[in-house]
Amino acid sequence: MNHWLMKSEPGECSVDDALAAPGATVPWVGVRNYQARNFMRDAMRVDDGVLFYHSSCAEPGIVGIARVASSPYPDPTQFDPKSPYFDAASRAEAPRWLLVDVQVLRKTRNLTLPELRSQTGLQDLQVLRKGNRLSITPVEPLHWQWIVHLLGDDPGGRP
DNA sequence: GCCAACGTTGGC
DNA sequence: GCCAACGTTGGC
Repeated sequence: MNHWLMKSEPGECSVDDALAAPGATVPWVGVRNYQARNFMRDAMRVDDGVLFYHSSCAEPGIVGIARVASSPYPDPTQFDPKSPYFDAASRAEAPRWLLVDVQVLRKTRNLTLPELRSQTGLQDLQVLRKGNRLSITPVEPLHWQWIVHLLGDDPGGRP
């Protein structure tokens, strides 16, 4: 099983928004970066672990544990002219952008960026690297364990 | 709002 | 294929 960190802007889809969705599951729409797309298209498997991360907000950090809940399929927003994610160059018979569904398993406290950076065991976590802008990054098993352990003692917002 | 870092575009 | 210009991301 692989593990991932996936960024979402809480103004777009917060962990609470995801929890409120049917089955606590949301389609990960709007990824328009090839490297991130390739992770979803080629490397993710159902039941892979996901760290739900809030970005571009007052307190960026990990706010939930989730799982990959579907195989890859075309991102419908690429075909919607009214969507900010519309891609006029993408054809229905050869969709450019694929996504997976993500199911939140539990909300956690906000494990903030400064706290993540303070951890000796997380020095090489990809999302902490300077200049990192990728919205989806792989998480090494040891990093995953470290983070889950950090979150383990802490009550989340909801089971 | 600033700005570093990175990705994409397009002329050549 | 190179690379300058431009656009975007995202923390601060």
